[in-house]
Amino acid sequence: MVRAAFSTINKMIDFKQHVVEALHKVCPSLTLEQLTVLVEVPPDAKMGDFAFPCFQLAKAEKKNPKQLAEDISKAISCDTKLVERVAATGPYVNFFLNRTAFMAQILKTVADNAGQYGHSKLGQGKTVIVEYSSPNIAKPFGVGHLRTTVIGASLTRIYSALGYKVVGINYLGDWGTQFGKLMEAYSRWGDDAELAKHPIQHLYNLYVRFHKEVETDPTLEDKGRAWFQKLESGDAAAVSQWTRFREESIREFERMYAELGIHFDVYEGESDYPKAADAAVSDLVTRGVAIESEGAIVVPLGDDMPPALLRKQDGTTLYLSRDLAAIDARKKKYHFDKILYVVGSEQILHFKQLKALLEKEQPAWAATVEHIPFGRIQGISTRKGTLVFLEDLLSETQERALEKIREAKVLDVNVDENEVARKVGIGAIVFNDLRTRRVKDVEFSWDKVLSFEGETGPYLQYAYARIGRLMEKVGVKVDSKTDVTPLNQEEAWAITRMLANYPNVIRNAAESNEPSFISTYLTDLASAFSSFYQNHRILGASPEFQKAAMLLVGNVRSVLHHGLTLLGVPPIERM
RNA sequence: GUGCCCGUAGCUCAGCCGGAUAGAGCAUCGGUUUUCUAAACCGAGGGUCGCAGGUUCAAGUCCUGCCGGGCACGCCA
Repeated sequence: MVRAAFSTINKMIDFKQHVVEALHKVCPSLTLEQLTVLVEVPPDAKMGDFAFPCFQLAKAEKKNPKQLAEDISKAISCDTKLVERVAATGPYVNFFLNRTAFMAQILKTVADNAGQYGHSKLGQGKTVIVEYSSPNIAKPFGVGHLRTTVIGASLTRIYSALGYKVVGINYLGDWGTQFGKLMEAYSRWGDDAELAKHPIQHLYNLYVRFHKEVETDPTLEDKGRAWFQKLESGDAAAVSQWTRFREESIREFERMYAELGIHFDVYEGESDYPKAADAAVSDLVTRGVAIESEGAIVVPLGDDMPPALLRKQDGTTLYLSRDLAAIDARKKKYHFDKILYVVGSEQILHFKQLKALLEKEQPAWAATVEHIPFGRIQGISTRKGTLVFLEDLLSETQERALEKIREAKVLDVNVDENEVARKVGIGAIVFNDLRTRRVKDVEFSWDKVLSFEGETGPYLQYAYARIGRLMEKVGVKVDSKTDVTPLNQEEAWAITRMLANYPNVIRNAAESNEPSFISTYLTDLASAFSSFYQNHRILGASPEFQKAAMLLVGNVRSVLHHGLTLLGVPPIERM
């Protein structure tokens, strides 16, 4: 598929297409497809809106690229209603669009799409499963879990915007040896009253203590494993304790998700699959795919990767075997076209093995499985007890936001300052996790999350709120048929180019599973707006300019709203 | 040891399919408010794009090697 520099929404005149066709007439040796790939957007709007680099053609025709660019620019003929002028700059042929025409079209399109601009039917009829968040029960919700939660939630919204049917699954880590360990710890140092009062905190303390004590008493490990074996074989006491741990934990998680505005379509848990996993492993054994090795059951996966361990010596299942069973059940239930696992990069091998197993058994599915890894948060650790809790993050950022609100004194009495502070805090935290490309490790820094200036969530929220107030004060309704000729400022042109590109940004974000593409884009857009706003006063200007400006900034506002929503940063009307 | 990922300004990062002078934010310094919210805007300084080769008309971007950091490598998830 050819990637257009400017979007090609239905019924829109495609300016790039016109440039390509005009070039084709002058350079018939290149096909339309080749030209579409070659034509690019110059780094600076001053150089033009499209450019054709002449290097390749010059080489093929054994000509000087500069001369060739010169010749082409003289020979070419464009419709001046679309392309105002063509000029050679060195080895490039630069095209300058008829700004008024382009602007009129883009601004109208955005306005007429009423908050749906950027949506598409790309994924129509397709189902994508996004497995994300998936916290371990009995562990507090820390900044580490926040990343998968925030990235995954954003991906579900991005895919929905592109017309996919999305199923967001929270696959709880509610099974495994860790629970045996927790039970062992509870039997030694647990306190019933304490568990009732502060369940998460108590379980967390037990977890930390277990890992500390195991260093001096390694037999604890085996005792933990024994507990898990009892749990997996259905021992009543073990099951009832596990149930209690699980329920208390889920309650806490749900509070967090509500706070972040995140909703899951489905809650599953590893505990749903041990039986199915066991059956699947047995099946692989009878069919000779899996073999016994050192008392465990494994599947050799060739020289590229270590064998997949599917059943332990003590007969219990593993994460990998349960994942295998889970994907099977999901395929049958949802008939997905794609499944995304938003899980940290430390599990790359795990998912490589999962895919390799599927390739042996269900090669058609294997291609639909995609691990979406992300970098680690450095400087915090559950085991060492240096975890930063999401609760603390929220309260710190919100307190900071409240201070700022009181300093500025711009809110009137009808606006709830606590509500604004709450949204600013969430915006700061969420955006902080979606700012950079997923794969990068991030060093946790209080300074960074508590900063509301520059490339931050609150910066975007601020721009959004300001546009809203501006529009209220100007009091001119947005009309998509407004004459845009008064918008002859360089800043207005920069904004228009960005608005035109928004649908591509969403598509690219989905293609790469990178919400950060949207973060970067929104920061640029907000910055372009701020620049326009600061340099061109609207209130008190001519009615013609006011009308045109409302169309422009109204569009910025709706795209900001749309993009912020995709990220999970709450838009704020006044702040 | 083997495999995967990262390495761009003092710090945090952007840079799409290789293309025209490598861009932001923070921090530093200087400026902007009787007029649309200063959580903002404008300007200045600051870079051998980890190092060395290679491919190419053209390399931060592709390939190889090395260095530095992170992660993973059978009974955790």
